[in-house]
Amino acid sequence: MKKISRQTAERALLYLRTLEGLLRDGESVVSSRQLAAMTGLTDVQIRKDVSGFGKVGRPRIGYRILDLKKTLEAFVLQDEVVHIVLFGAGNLGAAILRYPGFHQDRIKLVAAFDVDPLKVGRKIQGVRVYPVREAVRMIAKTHADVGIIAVTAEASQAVADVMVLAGLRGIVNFTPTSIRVPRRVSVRNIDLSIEFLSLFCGIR
Amino acid sequence: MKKISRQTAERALLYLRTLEGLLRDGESVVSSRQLAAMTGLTDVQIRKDVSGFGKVGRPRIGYRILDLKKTLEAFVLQDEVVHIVLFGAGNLGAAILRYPGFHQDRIKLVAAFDVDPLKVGRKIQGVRVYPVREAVRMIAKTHADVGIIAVTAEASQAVADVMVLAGLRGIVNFTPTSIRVPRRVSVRNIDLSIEFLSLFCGIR
DNA sequence: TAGATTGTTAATCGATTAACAATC
DNA sequence: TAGATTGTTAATCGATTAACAATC
Repeated sequence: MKKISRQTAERALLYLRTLEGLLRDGESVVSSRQLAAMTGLTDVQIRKDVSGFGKVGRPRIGYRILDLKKTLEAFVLQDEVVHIVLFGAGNLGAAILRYPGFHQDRIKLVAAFDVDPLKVGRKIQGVRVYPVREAVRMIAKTHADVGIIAVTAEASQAVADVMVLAGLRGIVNFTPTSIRVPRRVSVRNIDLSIEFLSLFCGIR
Repeated sequence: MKKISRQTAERALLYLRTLEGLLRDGESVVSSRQLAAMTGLTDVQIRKDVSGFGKVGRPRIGYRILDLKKTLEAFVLQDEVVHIVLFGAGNLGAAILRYPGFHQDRIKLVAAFDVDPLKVGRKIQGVRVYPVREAVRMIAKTHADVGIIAVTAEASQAVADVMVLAGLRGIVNFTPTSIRVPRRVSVRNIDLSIEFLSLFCGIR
């Protein structure tokens, strides 16, 4: 199967999001032209991307939304269900748990962890908060693949170490710090202030 | 002044973050090699980026951290102070207000807005929450440049319209929706679930 | 001086765009 | 059929990497 660059993956996910909106509006077919207008990309870019995933469109008609959605999902998530755990049930953690995009069939938030005894035992969006010391056991039990770090910057490395110990394959780090992990673990760093400030390279 | 790509801007901000950490540790000089190890990039990439901002390094010695920091800040933020307003004081909004990176000298969060009467009047991280109907007036009064959308997906377009009306030049949209604004307004869309899922293109 | 490090110019690589053929 | 739309191949563009010269 063809390798897919992060740029392409991000666009594929944007297409998916847009397709879901169209389905909610009762649409069943869409052209690359329409998709381009809705995403702010070009129709050529969309056809190029989509053709990389398989021949799914019909000349003269466009793409059947359900078909395209299925093709994209298969490619991006390889038809697997991803089990996620969250470290840190503060504001950021709660925002992540409540974020609409995290409530899809293919993504399952199975547990959250926090050091604050006041938070332990609570449920946020149906996800229970456990003490951090139960993390390794719970990760094994739930067969989680990926973990999210949404704790304070100071605690990020310690949490990362726990995640590695528990055998997670991927980490998404929302703290503005660089964490060190073995090569076999994929890391995606998301620094909100960097994402934010990068707006300014386009502002003037 | 040279144009700067978003990739370069994001790396520059990563360098800044790393330099600030080094300063806290009491360091005063750093080489591209060390910076590379800490950021996970290559030394060549760093020298290439930095040389685009000006001749600031010393062969054989490296970069004086304070000099490099000043040069980067000048380039990324053009020595201006940015005034920001936030729409939506829920979990995500609160997380943004509390995010360490948003408390730098060059970024000033001047006001937050929410429709919830329970949130109006409160202060989060020293920033007062106002009712949305006061947004246009407050934005004019505070000379805000940029706004953050951290409301529900359903309300995003309405909030964007208010922001455009108030004359903001830039919008950072944290909702998983595409907003429509006039060409003159810069928009940066940050969909946390897309950022998150894009990890999977690297995971296997 | 010798050696280490920056800075720059050229080469490579990859992603986007353009042109056009295929197809319903 | 004619026209619209997809899909592919080639051209362009930009970003990264490599090679090396400059410098303290």
